[in-house]
Amino acid sequence: MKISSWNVNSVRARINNVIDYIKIEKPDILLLQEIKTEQINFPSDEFKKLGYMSYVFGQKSYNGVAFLSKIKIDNIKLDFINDDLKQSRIISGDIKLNKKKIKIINIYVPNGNPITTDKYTYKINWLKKFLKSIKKKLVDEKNIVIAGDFNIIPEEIDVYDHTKYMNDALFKIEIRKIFRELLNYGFKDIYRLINKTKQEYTFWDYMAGSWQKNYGMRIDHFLVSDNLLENIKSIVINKKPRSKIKPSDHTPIEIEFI
DNA sequence: ATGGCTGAGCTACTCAGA
Repeated sequence: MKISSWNVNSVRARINNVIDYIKIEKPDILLLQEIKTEQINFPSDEFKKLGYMSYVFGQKSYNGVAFLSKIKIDNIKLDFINDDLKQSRIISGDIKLNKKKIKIINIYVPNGNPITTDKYTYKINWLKKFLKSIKKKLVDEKNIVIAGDFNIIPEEIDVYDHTKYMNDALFKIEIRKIFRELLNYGFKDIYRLINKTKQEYTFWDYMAGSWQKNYGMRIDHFLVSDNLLENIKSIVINKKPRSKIKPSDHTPIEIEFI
């Protein structure tokens, strides 16, 4: 089973790119972030034509997450945390892989910049609430996949020039510590588990030729609970969609389960 | 090089993104 995660930076502006991607890569499930639209304007019909069901947690203009899936996703939840600002940032659901029931949690973590504003405290509080909910879930669910746009650069290797990001909400030590704490609950950052020293990115700014210069960062992740490690076949950052016309600033990350 | 690029929205500019 192939599961992809992609921050598309508006599903409607990106519709042709997303359709092309689905036709080529044929993921069983595609996790989308930053769809930037309400459910009523989500292009579900277009995806239905390709054989995908849409599960949408939308919001006008900003944020928004969704699953596109060839298989049925059960127990869809939009209230994984109680978000003070009522932003649409988490959608979760359950799938079956062989005989295992797996909970998939699709997240779009707040950016948090600039760090002197309430945007940063919102990010910190959001992450703390998220960790609390995950801890609670782990009491009776052992098979969990958390994927999406974390807006966290885990380590120095994960950004083109870490010295520029010391006081950035994506790389501040306080934020990275929360990421490590989440891993300590019993998850692995699968890309880094499999690629110990490889330097690849999932995001490149639109500005100042960042893509051409490979000034990127790895902020989109698949965290998989230790119980499921035996089921992982491969993980790939697929850079092709970032090179297309009218691209998202993020590129998909793809995991394959046995 | 605190510039520059992209999308959404009560179309002209502001906000948000990372």
